[in-house]
Amino acid sequence: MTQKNDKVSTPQRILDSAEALFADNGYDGVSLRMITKQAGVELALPNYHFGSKLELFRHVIQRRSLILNDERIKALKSLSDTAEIHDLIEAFIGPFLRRSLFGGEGWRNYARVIAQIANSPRWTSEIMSAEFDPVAIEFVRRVRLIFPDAKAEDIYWSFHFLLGAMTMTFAQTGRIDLLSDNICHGSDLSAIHLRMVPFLSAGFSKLCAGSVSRRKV
Amino acid sequence: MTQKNDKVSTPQRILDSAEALFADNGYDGVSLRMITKQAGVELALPNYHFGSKLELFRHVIQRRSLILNDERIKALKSLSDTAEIHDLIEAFIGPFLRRSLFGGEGWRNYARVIAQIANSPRWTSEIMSAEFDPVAIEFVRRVRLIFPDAKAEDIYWSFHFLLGAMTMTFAQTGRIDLLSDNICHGSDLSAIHLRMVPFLSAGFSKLCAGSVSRRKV
DNA sequence: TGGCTATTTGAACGCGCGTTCAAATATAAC
DNA sequence: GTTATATTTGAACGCGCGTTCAAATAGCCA
Repeated sequence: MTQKNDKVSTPQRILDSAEALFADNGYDGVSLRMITKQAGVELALPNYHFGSKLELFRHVIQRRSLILNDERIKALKSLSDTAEIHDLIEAFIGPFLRRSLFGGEGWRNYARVIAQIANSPRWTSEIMSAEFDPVAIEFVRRVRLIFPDAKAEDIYWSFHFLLGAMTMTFAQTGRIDLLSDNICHGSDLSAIHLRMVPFLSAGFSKLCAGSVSRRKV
Repeated sequence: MTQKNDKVSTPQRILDSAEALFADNGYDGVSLRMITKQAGVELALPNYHFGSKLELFRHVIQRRSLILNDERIKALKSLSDTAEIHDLIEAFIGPFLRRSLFGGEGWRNYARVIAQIANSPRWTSEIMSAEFDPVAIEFVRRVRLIFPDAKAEDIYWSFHFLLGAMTMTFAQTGRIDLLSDNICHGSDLSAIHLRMVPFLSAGFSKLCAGSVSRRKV
């Protein structure tokens, strides 16, 4: 139960608590009673300020996705015409990574919520596509400029693999800590940054610059 | 509500319905009443046969992970000493992909359940690590033989990116269908197979054969 | 066939859920 | 300071949840 801090408005306190709890337990694993208890507010207030539990959830997502997508679009737009795939991936992943790294607990929780809904068919169209497809489309457009001969399918699938690697990494489940016997730490975002961009760049180059589609399975 | 088929035992009918519903809605999004209604059995039967909802969930996972891990271990063990990273990744991903492709609706639903729990901190240790770490450790050991000079961290992180790309792809959320305007289909597993192994192989080679750790960020 | 165990049935238990509402209180405008 | 509006309070609503249990039935071996 968080200390009540009057510097923060009631809607914000509700959003913060909801975000943290959704990150740990998913949408259906959290009740309004858990959220209001943690936020130190009355049970009726989420419905008063947001209308329903579902709309509260949407506000939790939108609050940061608006900021994030704005930064991504700006990073993509500011790339020069000679940008390579490495720069493109950096522009897409970088803002998310930096926010998770320096943006405090809220951004870290947000990333973990995104990881869960990105892998759940329930939220695909109404949240994931609605929030993130515009910037994804811009990203794909830029990839096409770098690999003009690439097939559209190869680009889309590469992007899909990027999404999977990115979201699971940001989910911070602690799996890699367990698996590696604490050699690696899911919270070490600079170690991630160091590796994720080169890994994915190599994959894109292989698929979009090569002739994978003509290979034999 | 599925047609009651007496060829299939009650526990199996419960497992099948539970699997399908968990795939769509996650653990907390499904009730025993939904499961028993779909299975065409009485409400009390899941508790009679499995003890509790949680143990039913664990049975849903274990039923197929035992088969899958057995196939993976066999595929890894049968690799020659001259196997390349491409073969190794194929041995790890192949069994899962083939089951999803030819194994019917049950295996497809299972993959979607795995994708959700793999990205949820709640199930990390008690299910994901418990079920899948042994084969992951064997995979990592084989990667080390191929890239003897690679740092352990680079191998573990590469594996983590592989996991993310694989699980989200198998989650079949329909996101790529929407994004690509139906150029790509999440259910087209042969298109996936064609691309995922080369993409990930390139990433592994870049990270584990190169000198990424000494790069500047 | 008779007796024993395994399974199924149908109902009930207490509990926590999302939501609603009238009353109380705080806030802001004049 | 009064009035109008915005917010908070505390309680209640019906409903669906996981689980339990005694009674009924089915299956099986002597």
